[in-house]
Amino acid sequence: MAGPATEDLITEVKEIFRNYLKDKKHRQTPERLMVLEEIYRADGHFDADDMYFRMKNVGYRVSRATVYNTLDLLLECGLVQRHQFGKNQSIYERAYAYRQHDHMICNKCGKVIEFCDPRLQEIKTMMEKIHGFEIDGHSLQFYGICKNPDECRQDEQDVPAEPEAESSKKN
Amino acid sequence: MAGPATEDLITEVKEIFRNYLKDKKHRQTPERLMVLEEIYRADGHFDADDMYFRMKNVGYRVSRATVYNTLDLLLECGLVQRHQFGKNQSIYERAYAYRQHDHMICNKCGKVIEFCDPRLQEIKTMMEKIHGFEIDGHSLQFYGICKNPDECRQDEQDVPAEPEAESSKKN
DNA sequence: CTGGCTGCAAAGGTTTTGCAAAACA
DNA sequence: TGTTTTGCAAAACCTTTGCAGCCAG
Repeated sequence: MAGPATEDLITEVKEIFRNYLKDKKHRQTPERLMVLEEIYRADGHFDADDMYFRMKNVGYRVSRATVYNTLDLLLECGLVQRHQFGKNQSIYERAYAYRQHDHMICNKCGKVIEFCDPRLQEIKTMMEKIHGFEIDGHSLQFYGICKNPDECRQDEQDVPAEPEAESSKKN
Repeated sequence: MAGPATEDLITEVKEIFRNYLKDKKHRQTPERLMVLEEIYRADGHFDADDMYFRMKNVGYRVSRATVYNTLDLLLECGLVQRHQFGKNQSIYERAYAYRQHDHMICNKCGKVIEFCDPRLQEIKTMMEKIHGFEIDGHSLQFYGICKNPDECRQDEQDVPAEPEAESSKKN
């Protein structure tokens, strides 16, 4: 992680988003800008429902529909990236002014480590050439067991240690 | 793709599955073996519902629950692999006697190309070392536009050309 | 026999959709 | 003012679960 964004960065991404909306003739609603702001203010990985409740906790009343709508727009303009970490659920994270990276996920505790390797870019370039494909994105995850000796390396204890902590979600 | 499996291969994977079931003290039911057979007989990528209807078309009455159950077992013993191609749905394919590969997916027509590059293994090994992670699997997809000039390269036609053909699914 | 497995249907969790009201341009 | 966007709730979609009956071991 890189920690929450600075006020400057937040101003910057909002500006980018506004330009994008104007360009695509989409409306510039407070809900859309608030979702973007909250993403960059908080940092880290989140799912759509996380964002829904985060907005509520910040005192902002939005619907899930708007959250999904906005996330789609942010994906389209490249301010947000979408991942799937093995579950049938989309995970998002901010993408602007943040180094390109991939993810390594612990199957026991759910911890996510970010990494980057230039060789992936080489693979991508070669595959584009070989197959005449025009690649505009990728998704790479490694799955395994992290080095946490207490929870994850207790060799075949039967306790599966449910990944991820619960947040205070309610409808 | 490699085409459907030979009878010999089907016999072989069934034997592997039987041994696995015996070893894990799971029962060797006709449903489980039929699902495995159908996977190797047909080849290609499929989702759980595809398999449910394929079984029905072959005249075999199974439930979705059994399909999911069996796919989990086949994943555990390595005869099947699971992927997610950008949608919130699991896609499966056979994994035995089939080269290790990753996928390149066309965002327009949904076509899936398989590829393999040894550099990925190098990345994996390095990340294991650097982060003390014990990696036991990965997932790599490239997304983009394939070279199909009719459907996919008609530069910004508005027709999004719904990926994937529909099969005759009903309950 | 007997506990694991099955089919069926209902429940669960995530995402999408329909619609009237609100609000951007 | 005209449409897009919104909130809400219902629907859709994929997957899991509960349960009575079945069957492999």
